[in-house]
Order: sequence, then C-alpha cells, then structure tokens
Amino acid sequence: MQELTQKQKEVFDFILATLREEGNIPSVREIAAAFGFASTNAVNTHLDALQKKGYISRRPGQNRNIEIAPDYLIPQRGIPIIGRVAAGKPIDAIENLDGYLDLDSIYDREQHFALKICGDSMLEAGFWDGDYAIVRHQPRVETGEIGVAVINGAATVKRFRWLDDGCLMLIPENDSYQPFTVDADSDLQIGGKVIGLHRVLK
Amino acid sequence: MQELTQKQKEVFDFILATLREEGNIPSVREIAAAFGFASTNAVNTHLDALQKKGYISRRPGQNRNIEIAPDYLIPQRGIPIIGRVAAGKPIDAIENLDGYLDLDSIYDREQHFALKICGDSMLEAGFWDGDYAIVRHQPRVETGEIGVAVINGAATVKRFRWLDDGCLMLIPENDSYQPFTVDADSDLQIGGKVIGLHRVLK
DNA sequence: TTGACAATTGAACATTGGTTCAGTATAACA
DNA sequence: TGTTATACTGAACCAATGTTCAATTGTCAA
Repeated sequence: MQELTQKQKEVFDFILATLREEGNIPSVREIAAAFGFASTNAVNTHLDALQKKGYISRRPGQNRNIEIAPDYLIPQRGIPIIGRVAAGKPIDAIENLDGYLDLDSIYDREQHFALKICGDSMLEAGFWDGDYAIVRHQPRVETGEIGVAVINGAATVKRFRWLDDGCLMLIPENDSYQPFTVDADSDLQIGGKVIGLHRVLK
Repeated sequence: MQELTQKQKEVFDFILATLREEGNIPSVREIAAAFGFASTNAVNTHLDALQKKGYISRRPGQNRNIEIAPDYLIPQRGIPIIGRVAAGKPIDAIENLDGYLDLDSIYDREQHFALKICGDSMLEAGFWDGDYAIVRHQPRVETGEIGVAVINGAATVKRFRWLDDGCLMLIPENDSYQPFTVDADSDLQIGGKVIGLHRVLK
C-alpha cells in the first residue's frame, strides 16, 4: 500500500472519522467545507489519489459513494501489545507493536462468558478475589482442569476430579479449604472450562 | 422504545445490514429496489414510522440521510459477565447479565498498552510468565506501586521505590530475586503504572 | 528548466435522491 | 360506522451530489 501525503492522510482520516461518528460517508462538498476548500475538485483530486493508492474505491453513479478499503474499514480494537522497547526511543513512538490485546478476537462471544471470583479458595491457582474468570461454555470439563460447576444455581470455580462412581469432586487451590464431593441428588450443571483470567488492579 | 411491525423491522434490519456490509446507508430507492417496491413512498412511510418510534432520525436536506439511533448503531462488544446463575435455569439462557468485559471500555487505547511478562520475578504479586500486564502510560509511578521501567531500552515490571538521592530501586516480588538500584548514568524511562493483568490459560 | 505531481479555484452538467401530493386497499378499533 | 395505522402505487419537484473541463501555483527531481 502506497504512502499518503499529509493532506491525503487528513482527508482519509476525516472520511473515517465521519463514518465512525456520524454513521455515514461525507459528500465531497462536506469534505470541502470541513477543509475550507472553495472547490469540490480539490477534494476530488485527493479522492483520486486515495483511490489510485488503494485506500478507497468509488461506486459509479451513486451519492456518498466512497468505499473504504477493508483493511481500514474495521476499526482496530483492543490495547496495543508492545513486544520490545526500541533502545533510546521514547515509548510514545510505539514501534515494536506485537498486535492488539482484544478479548473479542481471543474469546468468541457466543461461547464464552466471564464470572467474577468471590473469595480466595482458588488463590494458589492464581485467582484472586474480584478477578474475572473467563469461561468457555462447554458440557465437559476433564479431571485436572479448572472449571465452573453450578450446584443448585450457585456457580463455583474449582479444579475438577471425576470419581469412579461418576460423582464430581471439587478441589480448591488453597490449603485453608477442603475438597468436597457433589451430592448425587444435587442439581449439577457444568458451566464450562476456565481458560482465562482478567484482573483490574486496585 | 415502541414495537416495530414485521415490515418495519425488515426495513430497519436492511438498513443496518447495508451499513455494516457496504459501509454506508442505502438510499430510499435502493431500499425500494431491495424490497421490490414500485414507489419510493412505500419506503418513506416505513421510515416515517421508524422515526416516530425512535429507531432512526433524518438529517434534513441531505442524501442518504438516515441516522441510526445510538442504541442500535454500536455493536455490543466484549464477553458477557454473568453475575449470579439463576437457580434451575440453564446457563445458556443468560439472565443475570452484569454487563460486558470489554478492554476498550475499561482502558482507553490512547493511554494504555500491554506488555508480555517474561520470567517469574513478580510471581508473588500475581504476575506469571506469559501474562499480559496492562499498563497506563504516565510519567510518574509512586513508591510502592508496580510500574514499568525502561532501562536502556529494556522494559521490566517491578515494584518501584524512589530513594532519597532520586535514584530508583526496583523490587521483585519473588524471594529468588534481589532488588536493585538503577544506575544514575543509565537511560531510564518510566513506561507507566501497571493497572491490570490478563492471562490466557494453557 | 522542463516535466511531473500535489494542491487548489471556478464553473457547469447530469444524476441521484429526499420529499411531497394524490390516491387505493386492508385491518384493527372504538 | 367512522377513524386510525399500515402498506402500498404513481408522478413530480428540486436540492444534493459526483464528475468533468479549464486554469493556476508551488515543489522537486531529472
């Protein structure tokens, strides 16, 4: 993708911003007004340049017909992950970008949910009081995995162990707590497997 | 918000779909064509109804001037947070929704970045090897807070302690590691304060 | 110093497209 | 039985808009 001039970048950013904030694409005259151009043709040459460089395309015979190239259409989500900090460079100039930390792209929304941890029964497994456990909703959790058990409507995060008789033993990861077995007559549902953790400090 | 009729909902969904897929709002004639209407006025009555019921608004004197009400414009992001699980109800029917865990709404992208933790020097503060520390970029980190120090281009997460002589002491949270003081002639930059943690398990 | 390119003015043209007026038909409702 | 809301057809008006032609100015590399 070719480089843009300063002005071209400004025009392109304006189109993107308008699309995001107003919900539709500006007309050439609106762009001209925003930049103080007296002629719509000033906009047009910029649009021609943007089109030639692959940033936009235009639908012939339509109003507000600018199409943003797919690469730029999807707003980048998440917080930037910095891999290494370049020697001598200030951090503001993020150069060694390793992608973005975006929960939606890691955990798809249909299969996952978050559960707030109450208490410190899983402290040694790294779950603190107030943390969010990120759970993949699935019907089976194997022995040794950390999962969510819903017993009579109350959800708990514990390490699972299936006993020979088919009963479920839930094992806390904190010496102050004792493992316990779920009664056969309890209403047990499997919430899913814990596959992530998010903590907001202080 | 008032209920929509079947046809009104179809028209509204078509507008939303066009906006999402094509990137801009359809004209009344495009809507008419999509539904096989012979008159643009058929569309207009539906738009009037949608406007009256608060789903859209229209900018006078503009083409493609439909504005989607904010409630419907912004797609919900993040993973659902389940507060309590209702007794007897399967989890699939998410009822006790406590909002959404969405990093973009917690940490604004301009001020925050994520840093992958290498090693176990902060193990007792809850940071495991491979975790992402979420850092708010700020010039000052006070004594006692966990922050990111960039020394000669290498970033480390440690607990900060400012000494009387103005030097910075970095304290690991793991007995196997020793605190150390940053040399006065080192190139020290403050990356920011660590305010969050994300861990992807296994 | 010539040519290419970016940046801009100014004017004009042909469509696109929002809106409105005049009707028709059906169903719910009071 | 009249009223209101929904769901359309058909036609027309005129403002909004994309596009194009003709020129001008400054920059920068060949």
